[in-house]
Amino acid sequence: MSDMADFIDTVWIRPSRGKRTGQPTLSREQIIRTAIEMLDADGAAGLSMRRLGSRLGSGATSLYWYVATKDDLLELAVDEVFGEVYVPDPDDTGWRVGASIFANQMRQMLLRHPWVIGQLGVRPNLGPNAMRMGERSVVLLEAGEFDGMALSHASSLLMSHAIGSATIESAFAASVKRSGATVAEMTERLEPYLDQVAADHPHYDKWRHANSVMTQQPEQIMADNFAFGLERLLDGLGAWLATKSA
Amino acid sequence: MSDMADFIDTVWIRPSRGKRTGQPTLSREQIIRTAIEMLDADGAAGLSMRRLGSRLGSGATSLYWYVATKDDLLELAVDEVFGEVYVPDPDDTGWRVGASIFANQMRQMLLRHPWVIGQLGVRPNLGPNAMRMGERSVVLLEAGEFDGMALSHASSLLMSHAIGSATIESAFAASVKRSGATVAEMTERLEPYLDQVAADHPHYDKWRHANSVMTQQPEQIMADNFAFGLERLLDGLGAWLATKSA
DNA sequence: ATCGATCTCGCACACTGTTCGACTGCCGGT
DNA sequence: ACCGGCAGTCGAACAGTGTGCGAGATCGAT
Repeated sequence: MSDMADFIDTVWIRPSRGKRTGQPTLSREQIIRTAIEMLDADGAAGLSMRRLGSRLGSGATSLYWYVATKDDLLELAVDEVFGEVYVPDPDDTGWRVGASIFANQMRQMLLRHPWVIGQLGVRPNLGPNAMRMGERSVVLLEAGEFDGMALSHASSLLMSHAIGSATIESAFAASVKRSGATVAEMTERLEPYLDQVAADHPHYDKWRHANSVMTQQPEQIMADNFAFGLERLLDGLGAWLATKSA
Repeated sequence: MSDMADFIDTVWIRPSRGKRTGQPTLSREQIIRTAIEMLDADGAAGLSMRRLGSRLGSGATSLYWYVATKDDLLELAVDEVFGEVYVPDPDDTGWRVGASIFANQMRQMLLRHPWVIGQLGVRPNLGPNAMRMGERSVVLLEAGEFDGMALSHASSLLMSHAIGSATIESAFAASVKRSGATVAEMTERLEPYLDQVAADHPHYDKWRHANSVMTQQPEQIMADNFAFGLERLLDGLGAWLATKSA
């Protein structure tokens, strides 16, 4: 078991030290919760052990009693927010509506906690909440008669769409937030640069036209973008099911 | 170095040490190139201005003449690798095959440079290569009769799939790389933990079964996973085009 | 010979994650 | 009542980070 820890470096297989009888002032849960608060507020760069410690009224190094490493803390935080993703029961919704709700839940979670996106590619997510989510998505798609490889491929496709879309959306949102300006101001300031780009790329006008509408309703347009892709993708999955059973 | 010049003052030393030929010893392009090399080798955490400087035979702060900030350097590096993405001309391939090639190119670029994934959500990509890629994908989809919002939605859908899939794949690849073991060894070491998880989640066996095959052919399975999703997605886009024109 | 512009870089600052050993207060056992 | 040990906290210290600043080097042009 401990050699396993040497091979796969992940929090979930290491024993937690936090359980005891008295009343310690800190707890792993509390640390994770406030870490998530700070990550939501300031992004991954805004979380330091010292800041987190003093936010909790403790010395920075006290945290290391509950958490082996900052990386572990991040892994724990990621799994914690995976717990926010609700995956419906196919008996309630059918596979297609359920899959749509699942993908939307995942997207919304990622937009609530944009720092998660930067963590997803770093290591596999084997935490209990991520596992639960994976299983429930499998249950969902089994109801749609997916099986074998297609089952895991379809599940992966839904997550990929949520992750990819949220990544793109979050890139835009982050630049708006960092600029400190409103969306309108930012796109306006970007205008001259885009003019210059458009001069070199004649076909770019169409894409730009679509984007310029974003000045007024960015959230709506991004939601539409996600929904459009999701519908095409579910159509494709449905069509595949149809030809398979034929 | 300069004390050596003081001691042995010969013509033979001076020109060799004096890199001065009217050209500066550093250049933005060179900095970006070696930064990408280091990022590919050690990931985002492995790049520091000091290490990059000494790799280039320069002081760390010399880099700041060419690059305002480390963040800027990362932005430049990201756009540089966007230049590796080849987007076909629809006259050569038709929109569907072209879109498939585009998505595959994007995926392969992201797998070659996994650190890019962690950068994508941080800020929008407005560099020249990213712009060129965006325009060429628009040209591609216009050939398929996409227009207006659907045009940008479809383009975004292709990129989302590549980004999302590459994120998931890269998570797995990163853990293999960090463990230092082979894929077989790693999945084997993971087995007991997954057994424990499967006990709590009855439906998980199916997903696990699919993953266990990964022990032998992980690259192939991940490629299949991407290709399956891409085909479903293109089917969905094709179907949408059909109903639109009807 | 002198002046700017271009370029390089050592030093310093504030900050990071993490280790180590010292410290407290509480527990059960004697 | 004592005491050993343990759960928990923390200050100091180390090696490393990004970057501002200003001093210097080297150049072509005057």
